[in-house]
This record gives sequence, C-alpha cells and structure tokens, in this order.
Amino acid sequence: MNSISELQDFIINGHKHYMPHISIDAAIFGYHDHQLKILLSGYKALGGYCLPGGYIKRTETLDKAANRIVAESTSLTDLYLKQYKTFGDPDRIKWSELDFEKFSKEIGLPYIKDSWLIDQTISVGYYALTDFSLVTPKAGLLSDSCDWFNIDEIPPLLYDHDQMVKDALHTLRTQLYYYPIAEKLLPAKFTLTEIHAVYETLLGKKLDIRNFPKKLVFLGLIKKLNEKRNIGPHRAPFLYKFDLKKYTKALETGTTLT
Amino acid sequence: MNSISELQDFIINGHKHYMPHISIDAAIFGYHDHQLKILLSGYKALGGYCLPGGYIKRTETLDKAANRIVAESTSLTDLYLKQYKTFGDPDRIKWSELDFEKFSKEIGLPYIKDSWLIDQTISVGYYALTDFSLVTPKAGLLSDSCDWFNIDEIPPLLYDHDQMVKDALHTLRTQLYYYPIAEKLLPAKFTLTEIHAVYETLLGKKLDIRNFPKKLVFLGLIKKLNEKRNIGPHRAPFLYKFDLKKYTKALETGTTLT
DNA sequence: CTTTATTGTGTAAAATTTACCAAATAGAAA
DNA sequence: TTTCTATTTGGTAAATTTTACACAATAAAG
Repeated sequence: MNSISELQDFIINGHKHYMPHISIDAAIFGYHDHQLKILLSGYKALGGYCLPGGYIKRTETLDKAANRIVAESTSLTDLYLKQYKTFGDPDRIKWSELDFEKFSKEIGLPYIKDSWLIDQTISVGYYALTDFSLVTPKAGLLSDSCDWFNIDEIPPLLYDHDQMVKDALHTLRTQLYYYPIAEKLLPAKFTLTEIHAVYETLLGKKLDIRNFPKKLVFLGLIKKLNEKRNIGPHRAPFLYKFDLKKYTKALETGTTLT
Repeated sequence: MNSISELQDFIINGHKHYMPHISIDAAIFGYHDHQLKILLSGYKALGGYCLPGGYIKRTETLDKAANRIVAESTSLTDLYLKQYKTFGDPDRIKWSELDFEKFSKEIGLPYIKDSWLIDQTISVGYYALTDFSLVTPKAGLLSDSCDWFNIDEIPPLLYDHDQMVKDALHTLRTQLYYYPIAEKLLPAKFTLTEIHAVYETLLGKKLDIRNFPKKLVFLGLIKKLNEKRNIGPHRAPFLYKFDLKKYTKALETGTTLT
C-alpha cells in the first residue's frame, strides 16, 4: 500500500481530479488448465474480496480509465477490454453494513465519513481477457491482495460484485461467437486440443473433438505451424496460431463456431 | 414547457434529488411501412435535435429512471428497454460550442453557468422498442418538439448522439437473434409479409419470402389466427401472433432466425 | 518391438438451408 | 360472369452443413 498522506489526499481531495458518483469495476479473465480464472482483490479492512476497480479521471475516456485500472492489478497495458454493463441500483452498496470506523482505524486515518467516496455510486462494468501465464497479480493502492480464482470457486463478493461476475460471464459466453475471445485467452501458439478445451470450458458443453478443430482449419481461422509440442509418451501435436485477419473478418460477417 | 420557476428550481437545486455527472439517453425505435423510425427531441434554444434523455433520481435504479424518461416522450410505460452502452468521453459534450447566454435568454433565466448541469457528464445509453402506432410523441420539460424520423433521414444530432444512434442500431441488429425484438416492434396481430419485412429492414438484406415465415411457423414461434386482413385486390393474408412462451424459450436456447 | 494414450484423417448419414415451381384467392376490370 | 393482376402459400428437390464415428498415425516407455 502507498503512503498514508497520499491516500489521505485521495480521500479528501480526489473529487478534484476524479468524477464523483461513478466508478469502473473490471472482471479480468484468464484461462489455464481447463479452468476459467478471474482476478480478485482482497480487502482486509472490509473483510472480503471484490473485482479490481477505481475511479475515472476528469480527463480520461472510460476505456482509458479501464485500461489504467486493469493495469494496476495485472501490470499489463492494452489488454482486450470490453464494456459490458453499467450498474446503478441505489442499493448496490449496503452503506449500513460497512464499518467505516474499523476501516479508518485500519488504514490509519481519523475520519473519512465526509469523503466524496462515501456517496451513491454507479459503476461501469468492463471485462478483460488475458493470457493467464503473462500476469503477475498485484495488490492496488487500497487492496491487500490480488489473486486468480477458478471461476467456480470464488467466495461471495462485496457489494454487487457477484452480480457483476455473473453478467460478465454471460456476456463473455454470448460474445464468444462474435469477438476474438478465445484468441485473447490463449498464448500465441497452441494445440488443437487446447483451443478445443477453451471452447468447451467457456460454453460448458462438449464439442466433438474432431469436428470442432476441423471447422476452424477449414475456415482458415487458424494456421498450422511447422512445430510440435512435446507432451510426453504420446503423439506430439502440431502447434497452431490464429490468422487474425481472417478470424476478425469471419466474425464480422457472422460466422459462428458451434 | 413547464413553469419557469419549476425549471429554475431544477437548474439550481436539481442535484439534491438527481445525481450529477450521470445522465440517461434513450434511442426509442418504432417500425412503420418498411421503415425503422426513431424518436428525436428538438431544442430550439440549442438549434438541433437529440435523443430524449434525463437525469437519475437518487432513489431510482437505472432501469426505473430510463422507464420514466422514455415515458416522458412516448406517454407509454413499461416499454421494452435495454441498456446497451455507457458513453464517457470527456469531449462528448463540446461546451465551447454551446451558447449559454442565448439558451438562458431563450428560456427566460438570467444565468445558468454555475448550474450542476454544466459539468462533465457520462451518459448511459438505452434503446427502447415500441409499436409505432401506439405512440403520440410529446415534447419534454426542456424540449420544444418530439417526432418520429426515418432512421436513414435523421439530421446531424447534438453532442455525441450520432454515435449513440449508430451504436444502438448495431446492438439492435446483433441482438435481433437473441431477444424478442421483432415482437416488440409489431402490433399484436400481423401478417407473414409484415414480419418478413421487419426482419429485412432491420438486417438490411433480402430474406427468402417463402422460407423465412415457413421456419417461424415450423418452429411454432408464431401462431396462425382465424382472421384475415383485407388488403384490397389481392388474396387476403392470414393474421398471426407470437407464441411468446415458445419464442422466448427458443431465443434462450439459441435458435437463430436467419 | 510391443504397448498405451493421444492426435488427426476420412467418410457416410442426418439434418438443415436454399431455390424456386405452381396453386390459391381477393377484388378490379372487361 | 369471366378474365386479369398481384399477392399469399403449399410443396419439393437440390445444395450445403452438421454430426457421428471408424481407424490410421505417432511419440515414448517398458
């Protein structure tokens, strides 16, 4: 965590640089070993986890702010980012359940109840996709930890962030056919079995192991490389990479990959 | 327009009841005679048109606020409403190009530059769908007119509302396969030719006049009624209505209507 | 050089989509 | 009354896509 004086200034004077009443929260997804993962920030003072988030500078576009916020917990810029929904229920934050006295004590501040932060806030939800292996999760200015969680093993989250994750996942699944989602979750080189597993995991259903990659290759969306991966005592599979030009074009013209 | 004192109070004290920095703008679509229509509000003082919009009460959810705002220009409640994107570019409103002196004079107020309204605002975009024939457009508190425009004949709009319309249309077109959009645009009873035309208009491409409705009937999404419509010197077509239960269920399980 | 587990090719059957012919029919015109 | 015109529909065959599944290929361990 950063210096106390810096934090104090943010709490007292932040509204001069950031817009009050509006925040951004990001569902950052990765994929590893047949599991969809999500990045969660832990807050000791609040006793729970939530999605990495932050406020919007008065000079920033929403996309730029989201990029900055995502970079804080992943150390990566220019991740694939997509705004999916804005959350604005006045009861989305249960103020009565938050213990400001404890929180103030915890971070070493005398009193924060008059801060611009303690007021009704709507939040713009973004989801981000990244190659799991490139990320080293990093705690933010206010959070104490940041870690990957399997999507089906996340603890109950603070505020309305359970709903945010649910909606982000739903968007991810429906947009799988229209945006280069699998491409963002996989490393640059992958085997047919790996991309097949990504689709099965995201869709939550079985896809014929032979027909599925056959279609991808037939459409020219992925290209076979002249390299193999060593997987121990079995036939070595070829590596493939996306033909991004054809892939995005196919997605634009409405090709579906069932 | 409402009384001057009421308006003055909104401009000076509105931030006590409404959240500053956040607004909602609605793209309200209707369909008539092979044309997709959109509702636009005219502002004499600003010299142009824009989407009907408004602010969010501190006690409202976003959806409820959108409902209220849409009702102001259509007189209809419970329209089909869907949030599609939030717009937050700090340059989305060109303050320097807006003539407040003229505007203040026009509405009979001495000075509004210090109002909570004159500050950076992000806007949550909603689109609404309605049976064209049920709406009588109505000017709002601040606007001077409200009328239907053919989607391909709208004038350049104020602020970033051209972009809003573009994005709303794009969302509408992609969601055509996943939400009961045609159902909301048509009257309760319609002919096969009419629903065929709605899809052709929205998709902007030809669909086989024979195969398209046949599929709808085969899937049981629409039901033939025991009524015909008189269309002059031609064979009278049967009227149909949606089987909403089957229709929404089919959409959920991913049936596409190409 | 046999065994084991996984990758990857080929092909036939099933299902769906596409193209389009021709009959039905309502009112207007002859 | 009969003919004509424009439109709605029923049907069906061809083309295409999807699905199912048999089996050959292959890497390395024993």
